[in-house]
Amino acid sequence: MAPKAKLTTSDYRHLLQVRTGLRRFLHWSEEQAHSAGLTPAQHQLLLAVRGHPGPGAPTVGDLADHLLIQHHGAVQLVDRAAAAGLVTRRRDEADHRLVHVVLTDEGRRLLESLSARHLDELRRVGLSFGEISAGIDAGT
Amino acid sequence: MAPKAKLTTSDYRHLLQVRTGLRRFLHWSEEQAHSAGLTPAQHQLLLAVRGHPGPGAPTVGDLADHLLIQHHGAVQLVDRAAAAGLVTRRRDEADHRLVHVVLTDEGRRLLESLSARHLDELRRVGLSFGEISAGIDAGT
DNA sequence: CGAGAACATATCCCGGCATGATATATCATC
DNA sequence: GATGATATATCATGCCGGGATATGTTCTCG
Repeated sequence: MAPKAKLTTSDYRHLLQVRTGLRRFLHWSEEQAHSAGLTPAQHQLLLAVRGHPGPGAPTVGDLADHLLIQHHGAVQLVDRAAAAGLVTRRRDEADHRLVHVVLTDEGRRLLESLSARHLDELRRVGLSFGEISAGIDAGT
Repeated sequence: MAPKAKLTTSDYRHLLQVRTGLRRFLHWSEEQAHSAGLTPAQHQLLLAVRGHPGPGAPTVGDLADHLLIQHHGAVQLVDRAAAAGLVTRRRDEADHRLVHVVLTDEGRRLLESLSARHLDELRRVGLSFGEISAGIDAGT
């Protein structure tokens, strides 16, 4: 895959514009999280717990996979979220190695408020995110 | 703006899917940066420098504005990038408060390589990012 | 011209987040 | 019941941003 042609200034401007768009959305989202009293990573954790497909609550490992971080990163994230009263741990009864993560009432309440705002915002910006995730999905 | 209706599980799944798409792209991008020997933030800094509109090189403040971080965050980012030999500082001759940030040859080379890969990847995933940035732009 | 406000950058300290390396506990298999 | 795989946890480290603050430069106004 040799470099096709020299990149032009307009190529760089285009890339920068893409990043600026993403950055603005993510920055807005981070502000929303902070103004709700939690960190952006905690917000993502709550969403990953609540949106987890399948019957039971996700395990720490499930969350690490979904958030694309290492197991021990997820452990610490759950630590901080638990300390903040957003989630609680629950040992699996069948397999004592597993730890399920469940939302507290507080966590559920804050996530609902944040999620409502995010759905509005996504509608507002036109919501072509779905296509993106589909496209990236397909390539994985 | 009262909360319209109770959020359904499918709402949360949708939000999670959006985030997963974004996360995958950003994660892929971070891996590219690391495999090029620089940090994701440094990559963004280089792009912001190279893609900066207008005649002259951007100042530290310009970069902070563009990257949506505080001035002193940008200072440290430039510090680390300069230590890594990616950029150099240049005092403005007219206004001695200003410091312009310019790419080194090494910085230019690495950015070109990364940018080529990113343009390919954006084409591959369908590139509806433009609409997003436009949409978010409009609302600002 | 000189004092003070406004501005741009820089420094110090700290917390959040993620990693690598490692440890501990629990299951699965033979 | 020993061995290896699995899941979670702990420790030390580094990047990245923020708050508070400092220093130097330019602007403004009397």
